[in-house]
Amino acid sequence: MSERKVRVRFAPSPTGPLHIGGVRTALYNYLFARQHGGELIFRIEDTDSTRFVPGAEEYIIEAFDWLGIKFDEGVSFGGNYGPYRQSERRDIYKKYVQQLLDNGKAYIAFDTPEELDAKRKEIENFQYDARTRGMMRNSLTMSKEEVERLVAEGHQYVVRFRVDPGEDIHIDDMIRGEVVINSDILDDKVLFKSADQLPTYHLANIVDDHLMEVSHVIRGEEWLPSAPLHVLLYRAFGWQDTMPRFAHLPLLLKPVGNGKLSKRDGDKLGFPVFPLEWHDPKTGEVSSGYRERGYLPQAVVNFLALLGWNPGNWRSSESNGDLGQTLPSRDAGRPTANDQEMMTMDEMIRLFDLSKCSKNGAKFDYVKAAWFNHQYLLQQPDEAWVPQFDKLLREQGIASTVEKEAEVVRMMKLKVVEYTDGEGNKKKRNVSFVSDLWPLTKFFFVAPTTFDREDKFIRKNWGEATADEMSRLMEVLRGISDFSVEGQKAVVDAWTEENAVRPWNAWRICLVGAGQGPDMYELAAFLGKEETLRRMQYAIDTLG
RNA sequence: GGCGCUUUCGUCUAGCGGCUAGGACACAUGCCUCUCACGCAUGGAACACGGGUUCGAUUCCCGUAGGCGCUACCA
Repeated sequence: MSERKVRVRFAPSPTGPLHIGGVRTALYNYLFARQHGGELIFRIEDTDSTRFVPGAEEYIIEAFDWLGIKFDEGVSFGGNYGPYRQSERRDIYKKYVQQLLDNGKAYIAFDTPEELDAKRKEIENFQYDARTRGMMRNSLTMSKEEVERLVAEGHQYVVRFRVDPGEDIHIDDMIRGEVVINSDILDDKVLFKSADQLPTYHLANIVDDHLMEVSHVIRGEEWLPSAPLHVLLYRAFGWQDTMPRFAHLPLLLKPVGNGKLSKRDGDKLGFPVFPLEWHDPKTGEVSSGYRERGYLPQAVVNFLALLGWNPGNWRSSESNGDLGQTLPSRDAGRPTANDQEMMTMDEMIRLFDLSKCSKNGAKFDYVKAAWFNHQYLLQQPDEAWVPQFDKLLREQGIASTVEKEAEVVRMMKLKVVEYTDGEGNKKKRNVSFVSDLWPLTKFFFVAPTTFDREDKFIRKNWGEATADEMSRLMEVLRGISDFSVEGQKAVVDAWTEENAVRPWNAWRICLVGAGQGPDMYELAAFLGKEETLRRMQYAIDTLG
């Protein structure tokens, strides 16, 4: 059985944008497939016609393209097991439903939604199962003739799976180990819906996974309770020998408070929960995406991979680009400090291990997501920041050159920016997005016009004699012909030493208007002699 | 309510019977320094609780409590 070719699938419903938890599930499937030289299938599970959202499918494909998660076959990727859209597989499902009907594993039920609602009100904890199906209107309680007549007359009906009670069903989960659930608690699930003449998830899922020769089902924990039903379904079809192995992933939880991660958390705390920006076609509502927020796809993938999985102690060896050995867990007794978190996709593929996935839900730590982006951003050459930075400047009505902008990036990318966290507190963090740069770099392009005399830095560094000292510095600067960093340094350093003055902070006030910014020589060189002197004169005139 | 899964620093986690319980994010302090920083160093911070099993439990088992999920003609 373990000889089987690895084939896994990611099978979303096109009911809206792809949730970030779904992205992680897909990522794990991808890593698993790649590691085993297997295939990853992209299947669209659109068996709920009422929830279909136009554009969702295209959105999902675009999102994975951006993230660098590649599918081997499926909707829009081709393959020999199609069609890969469940709505195009109606006839296939019908055939298999009939098979279950014929061998007595399923039955027809005429109970309408209204009748079922009434029953639920009438009987507390009503469940359609072996105990109650005898009192319902179905092919088990009615005569063959009556059933045939109702069907012939066009009465709507569903097909239900007949679950035999009193059996322990064992699931060998690759993450959780053995899980046992008794069939008593299972209900006779609807396999085929009357409303849209489509199968439910459970039936379509099993049929497709079997037909597509799926070897491993890696999915979210919300499916664990229905896993025994799926096992029963495989048996009912006689497919137990090729039944895929299951792995149920823990869920992504809210950063604060209780519950699973939802769209609202992102809105509230100011982080995206979708890979790409999404425009809801019905409500017109816009949900922010990681891409538009300024995240690098590698950072998103790296961060997500580690939410629920950890390779333990390992280290990538820089020298040859190969992975270092994962240390044997014997070493764990004396823990080593080489558990690296920055990983390339190839490294993740090498290291990924379902048995090392955690079993409990992970709170979504968006602050750490920003840290990962900071790390990956710093790995980029300065020029790679420019297109976004340039766009940012244009939005502020500033036109600059690529060279100048790269220069500013070089000087400012290691700074820290202020932001407001979800609780409204002012915090500081590393430059984690290109957009963080604007508030830090405004003075490169716009001269200060006002000075806050109450500002601590200005109060401390602008005194009685400062204007005079700045005037003298202006004289010194005027005499410099080479206004580069080196050129200034040679002259000004000598002057400060001779006169025992430390003019930098006041000078900074002139050029920046506050106690921030890069090295003063660098700033002055960037602005040029003329602008530097102009700003100094303005500050002297204004501050006195 | 029923059923299932789960429980190590604030957060993500390492640990798979014997450790000063390790790392990362976040936080605090110090060094560096022309500012804010980066960087570096240091620090505070955890085995939910109660029973077992064992010479010995964070680790294995059983309870309790908390968290999460499922309980649709949705996936």
